[in-house]
Amino acid sequence: MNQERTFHIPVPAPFRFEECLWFLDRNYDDCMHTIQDQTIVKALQYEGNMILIRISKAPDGLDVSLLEGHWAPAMQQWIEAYIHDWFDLGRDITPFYQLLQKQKKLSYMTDAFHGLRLLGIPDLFEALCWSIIGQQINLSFAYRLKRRLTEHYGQHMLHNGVAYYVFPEYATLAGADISHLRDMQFSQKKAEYLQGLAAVFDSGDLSKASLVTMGSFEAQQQALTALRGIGIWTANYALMKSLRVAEAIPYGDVGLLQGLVNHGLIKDRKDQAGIDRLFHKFKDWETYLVFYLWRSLAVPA
DNA sequence: CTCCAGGGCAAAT
DNA sequence: ATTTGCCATGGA
Repeated sequence: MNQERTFHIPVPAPFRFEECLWFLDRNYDDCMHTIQDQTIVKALQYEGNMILIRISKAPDGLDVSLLEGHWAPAMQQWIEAYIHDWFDLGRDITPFYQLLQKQKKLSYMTDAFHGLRLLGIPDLFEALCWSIIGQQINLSFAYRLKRRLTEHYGQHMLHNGVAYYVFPEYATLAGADISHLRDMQFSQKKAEYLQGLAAVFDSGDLSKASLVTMGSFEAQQQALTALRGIGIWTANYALMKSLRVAEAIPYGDVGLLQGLVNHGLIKDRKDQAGIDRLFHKFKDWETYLVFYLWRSLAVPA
């Protein structure tokens, strides 16, 4: 083992480590990170090599330690950029809180969920795969499917005898056997969607960079929904989590609808006009509202 | 047993 | 143009 390196990342207020930790540790068996003693342990790929980091709460920010992997001069900056993206640290969310304060039924959130950041999925391929996996099935089963996929096709590194994985690369999944995915209990359709998506990434026809270049939300959404297995919900979920497009509302999301009904914000799940009216008031902060409504589902009614 | 989960697609009205 | 059946599994 190499010498452990630690560095500090400052965070902008409002930020609360425990609220972010809630999202990352919701009783689901997520194989993309582990929570140990109120710290986050996650494997990453830096220039093709596996590294393992630990993120913990520190005064005025976060402390990040390199647990495994060879330290490189530019690595700290790279990790810092990754965490900035993941935790959405480059954003001033006080305008969102001002909008929440204007809504009688939502104003409690600025205290109750104070400092919660929209936790993202920086890698677009992973975000899309995850949103396809999560279609229509309960989350615990979805996490189980993701774990099987990752533990078979993803790279890992050992730390104290425990394996830590990164999500499979598209080049690997492009060559995956449909029948093998079926054995992992993916439906025939989802197996085809995942492999097809991996092939599109592998061909170079789609990348996060190319999508960013498109600029307009409509063009990005159109490019994604043109692919098999990606509808409005999946496209917007990925744009929300990876490209952080504020207006990429995952329409039809059952959790979102439940949150809206719970707060008495819409008459019923088909009240599209009510949904549009509410989100219009949260211009530029639509997906933050979605995320906070998801957060509210974990609070006993 | 039935219903439905962080939907999407294709076939049938 | 809009609705319906289907997928896969498991928890409620």
